[in-house]
Amino acid sequence: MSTPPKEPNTLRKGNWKQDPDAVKADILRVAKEEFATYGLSGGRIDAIAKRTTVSKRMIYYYFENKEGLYKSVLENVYAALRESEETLMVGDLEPADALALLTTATFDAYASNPEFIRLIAIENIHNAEYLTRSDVVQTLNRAIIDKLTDVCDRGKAAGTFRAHADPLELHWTISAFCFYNVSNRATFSASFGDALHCEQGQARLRRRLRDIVLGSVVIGYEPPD
Amino acid sequence: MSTPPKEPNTLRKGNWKQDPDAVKADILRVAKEEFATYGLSGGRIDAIAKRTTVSKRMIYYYFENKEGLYKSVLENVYAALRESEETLMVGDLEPADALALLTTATFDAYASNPEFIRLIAIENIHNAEYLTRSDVVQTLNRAIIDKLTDVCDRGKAAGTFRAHADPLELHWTISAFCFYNVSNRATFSASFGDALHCEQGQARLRRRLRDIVLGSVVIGYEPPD
DNA sequence: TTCAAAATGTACTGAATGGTTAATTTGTCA
DNA sequence: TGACAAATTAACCATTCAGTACATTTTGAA
Repeated sequence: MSTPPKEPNTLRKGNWKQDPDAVKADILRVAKEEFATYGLSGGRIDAIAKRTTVSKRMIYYYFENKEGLYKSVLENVYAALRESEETLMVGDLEPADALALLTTATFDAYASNPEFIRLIAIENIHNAEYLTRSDVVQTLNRAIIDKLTDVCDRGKAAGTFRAHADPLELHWTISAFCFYNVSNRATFSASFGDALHCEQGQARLRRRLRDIVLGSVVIGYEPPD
Repeated sequence: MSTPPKEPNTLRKGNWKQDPDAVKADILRVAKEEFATYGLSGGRIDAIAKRTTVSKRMIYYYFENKEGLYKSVLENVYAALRESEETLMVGDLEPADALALLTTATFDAYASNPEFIRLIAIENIHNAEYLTRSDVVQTLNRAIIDKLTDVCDRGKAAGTFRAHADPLELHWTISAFCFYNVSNRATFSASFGDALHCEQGQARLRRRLRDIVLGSVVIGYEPPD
């Protein structure tokens, strides 16, 4: 999240140290901002290069072309989010508590990663053609489904979850609300005001989402007001 | 929905009839497809012109520039959807039934208007800057909120709705679910398969949405399985 | 030291593309 | 019918921008 301290963007003429990894990371960092802001067709290679410590040539050296760079950015943010999900330990919580935690954690994770949301939205405009062609991403989605499967199984075994509770459907539901909350903030606010996007409104939506999710699978769930 | 029968795209050299309205409508129709497919920066004026019966110059004649055209497209689809919502008569249904109808109708409307969804998604990438500057759109959103307000009021009066039932929050919830269902279909399917987007899956999500919405406001709601 | 490979910079190009100029056709009405 | 406005076309222009050719510097190993 926090941008690493960087040498100032003086074009290093004459004497510089080779540092491929730092260069690649720097390019990716800037490219992520650019593509998240302007999209794939709207993002400018020259603009990215200018905000980098290195020259435009390096983008092509390391990423081949614009689409290659975009694809790398996509894999990058995707992996970062999934890894953050990975760290959530819900194994020893009661099923309902575990589900509540997964839900609110997703809400928070999406809300604090608008660039990720924007990039996924952009990728959907492109019919996910780059995501589909990426073998990296395919493997990253097991984790969240596995967690929800475990929670559902335990909940059903304990008799507290309804029989129809389904991990994929749950993930879809949670993701839908959390995603929309960020992705459509601009148009929703423009149309209806920002009552739901001010701090208070977000807290309300967060609780409401938790109640909706738990209410849909936990037998006899009552919101803790 | 169905594209009106059009004269073939022969460039009309020599003898043509003046028909400004038809020309404008034709341009808008093509531009809508183009922008929905490629976005604002990705959409090509030349490509639009080529699929039109008229010459590129006409786009600038009637819409000033690319952004003007985009904005007109946006207003156009927005108005169309809101008008279709307008025709929904729910005034004389029981509150719960009315809410169920509004919910499933929205699900269907979004699902059958992917171009609208894509354009809104694109507009969100642009932080709704064109929507914000459009005075047309502002007035179009009263209707749906008014309807939900009426339903909520009647439900609470009848004692069947919970006290916290809130029109704006309801609209947000319904919209989130229905929007995500279309907007993120590509990436979700790429990640998790299309179990939820095949015909059966969509029917399941549709019922699930209805149950979630009703369950969150109707006291003692039980899904009619 | 030398030398090849890796890493980086500079300057350029060609195609794509948004937008314009200037002329032509069509409609209208005095 | 003729003149003027509205609608429309074809050809052109200027710029932006992804991508490249080629030169230069750094590094590490022999």
